[in-house]
Amino acid sequence: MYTIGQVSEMFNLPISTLRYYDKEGLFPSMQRQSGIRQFGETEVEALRVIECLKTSGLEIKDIKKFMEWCVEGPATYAQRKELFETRKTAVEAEMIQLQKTLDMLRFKCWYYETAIQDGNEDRLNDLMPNDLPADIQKLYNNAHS
Amino acid sequence: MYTIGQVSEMFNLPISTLRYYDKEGLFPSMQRQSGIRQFGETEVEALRVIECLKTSGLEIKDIKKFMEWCVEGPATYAQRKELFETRKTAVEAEMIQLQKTLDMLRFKCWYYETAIQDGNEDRLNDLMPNDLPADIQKLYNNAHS
DNA sequence: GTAGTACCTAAACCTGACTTTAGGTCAAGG
DNA sequence: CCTTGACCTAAAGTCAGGTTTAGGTACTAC
Repeated sequence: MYTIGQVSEMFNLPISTLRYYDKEGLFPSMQRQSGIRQFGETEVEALRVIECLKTSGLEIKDIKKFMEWCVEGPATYAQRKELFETRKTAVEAEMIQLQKTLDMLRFKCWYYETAIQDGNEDRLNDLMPNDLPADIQKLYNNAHS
Repeated sequence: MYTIGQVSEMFNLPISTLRYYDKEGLFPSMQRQSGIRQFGETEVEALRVIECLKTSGLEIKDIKKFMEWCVEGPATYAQRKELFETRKTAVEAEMIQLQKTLDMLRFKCWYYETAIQDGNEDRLNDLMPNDLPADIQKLYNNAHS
């Protein structure tokens, strides 16, 4: 069993955030000892899942729903699996988006490196996409697809 | 030259958002024709960059700074390149984070699939990490690293 | 016995990124 | 002529996800 202060250190999260999560219902089965929160293995695992679902783009109120399903037992296994499948799809889509963004950023890095060397953008402005070096052209195409 | 309505359709962004971006200074050299905004090639390219920088996690006020640098000319090439380099690093870090998240999600999918088959989590609870199937163990380790 | 530390609550506040509202201009069509 | 549609502004409202504030409890150390 951990205190809120210990969990705050373990997860590098402000205490206020942990209390906020609790208030929002993210730890539906957390116990108290004369008013003081007791974080057990259940809550620590819950926090790992919270961080995962948050990173996946899920909102707090939907994370709360998931935590409630966990309390409801085996009847909700299918819904819980569905949720993770949906999140998986969302994250896969976001990674594709980020890959495009990354290629755009790499293209811009090359662009400004060239502009610095030239001292201006004149040559760059005259360049057609297929005048670009092969590797840079790939970044450009990927970023604009 | 495009009207705000045309750009809204092109980028699939609400007109209100485009006006908001303008108000925030994201199109520092946009022209007006008797009060009406005129989006030229500069503004369209600006919007592509805005979407890229926003996806990379940059705030509106910092995108504004970048747009101002663009107006200042060659003197700011180095700063602009620096900005894209920094964004590149940030996105690369985020992709690593998302890869971990994805492995956690895949692990949870496997977990609940197994729970559905078993009808309970008893067997899963007794499993030590290295009792897991090799591929699942990899997901688990990656997600918890 | 009182100062410090770790915990608690309710409620107000904050930030970023928009969106909505209320009111106005202007050109074209019936 | 008057209504419809596309544009305009300033200002207020919204929403998520916290954070801060103000005030209180309870144990420990000096």
